[in-house]
Amino acid sequence: MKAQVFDLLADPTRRRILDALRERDRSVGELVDLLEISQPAVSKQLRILRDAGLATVRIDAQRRIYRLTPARLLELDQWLAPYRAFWEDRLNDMEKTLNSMED
Amino acid sequence: MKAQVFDLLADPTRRRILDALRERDRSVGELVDLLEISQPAVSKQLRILRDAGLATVRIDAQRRIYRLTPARLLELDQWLAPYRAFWEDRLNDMEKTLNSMED
DNA sequence: ACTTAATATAACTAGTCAGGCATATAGCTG
DNA sequence: CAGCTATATGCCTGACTAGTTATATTAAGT
Repeated sequence: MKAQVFDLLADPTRRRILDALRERDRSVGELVDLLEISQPAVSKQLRILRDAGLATVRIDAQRRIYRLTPARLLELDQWLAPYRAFWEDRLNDMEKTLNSMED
Repeated sequence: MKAQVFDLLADPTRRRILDALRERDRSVGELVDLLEISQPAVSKQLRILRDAGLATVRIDAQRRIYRLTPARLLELDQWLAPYRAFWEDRLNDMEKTLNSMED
């Protein structure tokens, strides 16, 4: 049901959808025009994003308007944090090495 | 050859390997003990990480010691940046709404 | 109610991929 | 070099998944 955020982002189509929704809310039809795949394929990915909590729908006549809900992307940010620390340490080490070489 | 960073992170085994390498450099054997899968399976994932530029090997007798090279994780960080902007806007909007409700 | 528009679901299929086992390769030790 | 240790590669299989077509559903307009 609630997939890992990593799995969600692994698919390029889903990433394109997220990118599009970041700009503004979009109907399914708009997304179909944008991506070049069938309408059912788009609806399927939208369902996955919805189930995962990355998007919400609102109804506008026959249209369904999708909106990005980025909360779960915080998980990515959190996962990344210790790696960020890691690579900053690496840079500091290199700096130190350079400085000691100057002596 | 050089896979998308998203695809690399989609696999839980690879994430566990990265986590382990973040702590310290590790031989293949250590990783095999840690994860509970066969040695060939571990070697396979290590090859993928190596090819993707997320790890490097150095030789120590028969052992191969793997080290994390986190540079490519910056790609994630960069991908995430506009979404970060997006969700911060969202939070600001909510704040404004709350403030106006106080009036 | 009947028709058209917009979207969702179902069933199927082709491609991908992680893991298992067997085997090859590389490096040490006696 | 024989035998042992550590790792890599090849081949196979089962599981998963994104897309396709066909069909169902939902909502509007006439």
